Amino acid sequence: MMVRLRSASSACFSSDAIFHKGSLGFLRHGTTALTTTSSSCRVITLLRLHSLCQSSTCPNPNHIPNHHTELQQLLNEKCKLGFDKLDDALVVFDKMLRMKPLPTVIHFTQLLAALVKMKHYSAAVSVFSDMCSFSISVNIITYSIVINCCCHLKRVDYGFALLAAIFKRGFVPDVVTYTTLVRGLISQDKFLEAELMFSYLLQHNQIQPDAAIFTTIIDGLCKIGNTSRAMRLLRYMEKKGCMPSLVTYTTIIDSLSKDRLVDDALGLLAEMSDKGIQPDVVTYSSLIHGMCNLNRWDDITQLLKDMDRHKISPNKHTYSILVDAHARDGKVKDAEHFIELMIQRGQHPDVVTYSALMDGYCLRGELDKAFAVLSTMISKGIFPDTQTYTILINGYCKKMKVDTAIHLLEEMTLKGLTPTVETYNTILDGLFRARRLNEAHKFYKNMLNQGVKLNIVTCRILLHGLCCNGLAGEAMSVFHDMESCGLLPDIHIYNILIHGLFKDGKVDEARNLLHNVRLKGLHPDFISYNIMIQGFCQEGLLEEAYKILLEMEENNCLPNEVTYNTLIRGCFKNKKYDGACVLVDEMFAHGFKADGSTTSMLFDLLQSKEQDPALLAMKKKFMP
DNA sequence: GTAGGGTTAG
Repeated sequence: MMVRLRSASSACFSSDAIFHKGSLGFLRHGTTALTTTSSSCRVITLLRLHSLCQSSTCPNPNHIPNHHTELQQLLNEKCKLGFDKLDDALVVFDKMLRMKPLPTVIHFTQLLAALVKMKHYSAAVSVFSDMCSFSISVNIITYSIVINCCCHLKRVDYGFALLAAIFKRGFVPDVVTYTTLVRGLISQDKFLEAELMFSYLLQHNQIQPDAAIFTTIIDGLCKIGNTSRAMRLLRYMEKKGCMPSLVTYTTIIDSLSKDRLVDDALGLLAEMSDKGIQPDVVTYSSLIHGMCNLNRWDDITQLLKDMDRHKISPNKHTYSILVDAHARDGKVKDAEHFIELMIQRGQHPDVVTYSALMDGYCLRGELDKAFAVLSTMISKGIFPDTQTYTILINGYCKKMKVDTAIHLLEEMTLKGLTPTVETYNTILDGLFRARRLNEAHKFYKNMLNQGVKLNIVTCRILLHGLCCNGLAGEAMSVFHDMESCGLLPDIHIYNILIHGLFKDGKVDEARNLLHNVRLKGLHPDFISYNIMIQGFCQEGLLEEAYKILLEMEENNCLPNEVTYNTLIRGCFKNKKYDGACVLVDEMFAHGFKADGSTTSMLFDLLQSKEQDPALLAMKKKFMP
């Protein structure tokens, strides 16, 4: 029955190639003992050693079943809840291998399911690999579980290799197997491939699509930012007689909420309720999250009341969303209150909850309190992660305390946390803001040496840092280097450079760059236009500033409050009071207001003794 | 009868 995978000849598409010829790289992350495995027997030995070395206490004897019935009972429970420790699961596996007769494929598969529940994906793959070497028969469910593990380990390619093995052995993949692979592709940002695969399967009647596979594609559409297509697919599945589930609705509600379309999300909530599908804590958490982003506090209160009425308790996620929203809005006391409340209600705050609170203190510049949150976390046995440190590092950088930030970077590294490009970017930005140019330069070089994968934000920080320090010329040469390295600059990058060039009085170069933006097929945004207007006003080139205003209107990029204020201040500065009057009227007509600096300039002018007729006319207008 | 896939937070 069992075909030994070892004998498979087509190396690149066989499980053999995956598990026995040294492609075990991805297994190393989870199970540290499995580093140089070359044969399955060694895996088992190492697993045993691993469990002996790792457990400080002996595994609970209750977890080591002696009979099949005992095993069955244990696995029925563990496949749903997971084992307490990885070692407990491995000891059970070891025991199972020595039972006579061997437990059935169902039991082994339940053990794999338990490992998945515990998120020990690489351990599950090793166990599967050992099952194969011990000639334990596996079936399509076992394969689907292992494919799922590969996908979680970001090795969807191995997932497909297993699909090939499934075909080779004459098994028939089902809709679950395919859903797993489709999800794997999506999680690797390969939505197009996922969609192609899905439509192929439909066209060739390979699967009877169910709500889960539709939801997976809908989720993919949402993740690429195409919520409207997701919505259309929801309608399509209904038309095809496949009833959308709670998860389908929740996926779209979440995406609409993220797109700030919370009212549409509420509409969908009403629709699902009408159809008898009751929302759950995830649905409500998504909606609350959307409302938080819009500071619609009354709606949040209403949603919490609705949850209470429907006997749906907020969970860790819901509370973390609330803590984050309040903290970001500066309401750290309310954030603290929610943490107390969740503890009272038996929901334990975790690293995400505390990091959100810490971020709130950082935003208020209360670094001592932010640091105290770090201590609280640690005292509660919650370990700060890379993101926690990055938030704190950002807090110190914004306060110009770059040395402390660098110290924290070292501390996190010592704790075995790997800083991300975001962490490095934060410090690079901090050094530039503190005008420590030489160190910024060194730090950047260090990032390159360390092999940090730079992103577009790094480029923005670098160019912004140079421009802000009067080095627009150098920024331009760095920019040209980046372009020749194949980096595709976005409008944000151009805005930074145009601003920098104006700041250094390089008006022609700024004009040229805006011209390049258009040549590249990029569209100048509000910020580009506002920068140009500000630049021309500064140089006394009011005519050109006006031209930009017209161009904005032509390009359907309607001037906003900042545009008008900038232009009005430009008029004031250049004593074009009649022009200013026209613009002020126009601005009010659009419902915009004069901002702080415009108002104070206007106030100064009204106080002045200047006798310009246009200024006198303007005075009359504002002080009749 | 007993095992697998789809949704949420910094």
